[in-house]
Amino acid sequence: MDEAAPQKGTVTQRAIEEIKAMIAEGRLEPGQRLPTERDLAARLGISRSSMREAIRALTVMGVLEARHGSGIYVTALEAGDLLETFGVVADLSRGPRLVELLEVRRILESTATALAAARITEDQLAAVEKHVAAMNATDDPEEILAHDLAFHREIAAAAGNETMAAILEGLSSRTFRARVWRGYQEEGAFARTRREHAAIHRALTARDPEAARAAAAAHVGEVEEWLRTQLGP
Amino acid sequence: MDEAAPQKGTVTQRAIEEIKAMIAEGRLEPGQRLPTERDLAARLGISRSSMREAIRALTVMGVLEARHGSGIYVTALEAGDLLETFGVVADLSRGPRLVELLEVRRILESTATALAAARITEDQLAAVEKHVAAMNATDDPEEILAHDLAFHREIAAAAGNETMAAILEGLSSRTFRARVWRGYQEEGAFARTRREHAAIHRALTARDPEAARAAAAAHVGEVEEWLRTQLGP
DNA sequence: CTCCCATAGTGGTCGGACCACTCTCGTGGA
DNA sequence: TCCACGAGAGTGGTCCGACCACTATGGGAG
Repeated sequence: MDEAAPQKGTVTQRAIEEIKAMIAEGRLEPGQRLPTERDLAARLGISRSSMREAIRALTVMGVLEARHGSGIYVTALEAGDLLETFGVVADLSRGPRLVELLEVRRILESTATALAAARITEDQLAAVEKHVAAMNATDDPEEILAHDLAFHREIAAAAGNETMAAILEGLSSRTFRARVWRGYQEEGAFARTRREHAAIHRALTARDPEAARAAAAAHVGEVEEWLRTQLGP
Repeated sequence: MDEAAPQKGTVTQRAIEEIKAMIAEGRLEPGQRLPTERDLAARLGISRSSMREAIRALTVMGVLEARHGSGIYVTALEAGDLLETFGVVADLSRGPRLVELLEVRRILESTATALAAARITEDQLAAVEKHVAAMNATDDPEEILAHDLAFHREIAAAAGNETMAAILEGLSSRTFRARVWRGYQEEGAFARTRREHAAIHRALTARDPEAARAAAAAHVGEVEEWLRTQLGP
């Protein structure tokens, strides 16, 4: 009588569920160190290879973190850890799904910006302002892209919802945005982006949530609309 | 002169990036079959074990699918495949992050319901209606939960954005909702839920997006508010 | 022509070996 | 007494080779 669960799915799958359950039930706390791979494998009666695959799976999910020579640890289980893989969705999506992704981003980003308008601190506002200025001061696409990302990241953080910020981070992953911009920038997009960022910044400064929502929605919607036409006939 | 990339990170990590790149660049199409594990390992000059870990990682990301005895295939790369892991976030989140998660859900769900009001077909409306009726006809918590999930799933599908539907699916994962409901149901939540579902259904029938948005936001906000009080002092 | 099953090929699992890295603890010197 | 440092034990990372479980295919029996 080893276990009540004889076999369902692969042994690796079982191991994954097992560890996930340990965390969900609180038997493993965030930051805590797990037993060694060898121990865990022996404990579940599986080989170390299979256990390693399970650990790898949980690692990419952002649940575990393996430190070479030290041990395996549970991550802080914060939104950022768990939603890191979200970026691959954006990186591997194409065609109509890109538009869907932007639609989701538009919904979240506009709400986040509205929340930010109500909650943003002076320091955060200054940081936003800095990125606006930096973006206006250069013509290097690389640098513009970087400040564009930072601009939105700062606002998402000011909204006060880490989970939403992490999702938006994934939806704005570097390679994703770079891909979209490649063709978009040819139509005076830089100037337009600067104008729209300025509008968002004004709304934030005025602490006007509705204006901020509208400005952000328009900003993302602009790209979304352009992308939609690119897919048409 | 094997490769230009000598070593960065673990070999497994390299393999993951390699395969991801193959897909991103279109060298691997959705549904296509990959070379065997042994081939891939030899091709990248790594062991089969490491290659298996890489494949496992991409499998949990929803990018690859391994069929025992047959081969490894690229998934359809649809939103559902890629966002399956999203559910673990909901399952492993606790405390304040649960509220954040519900806030995100409220934002997306209300918008999805509004979109559904404008786009829903007669057949879809009938399906929604069926779940409302079924939910009113039973008092078994299990069954109620199932129809509750199906109700929202149907609406999300009617909104016409698969990506959003997949995210909402993750945010409403069974274990997640079960956990929240456990304490919530004691306060006449069933009756309230039925009332709110009825309101949403009415708005859908009337094809009234704004009413639908408000009803859905209130519905999710109700639970959100309750959860918030549970964490208070 | 159809059906079935032997078989080759695939992913899944195992055990062991060795390497690369980290951390600790005891030793030696200052 | 205290500190620096180095050897060692312990950990994850990688590799190998073998075998098992399952699938698909094609050729032979009916």
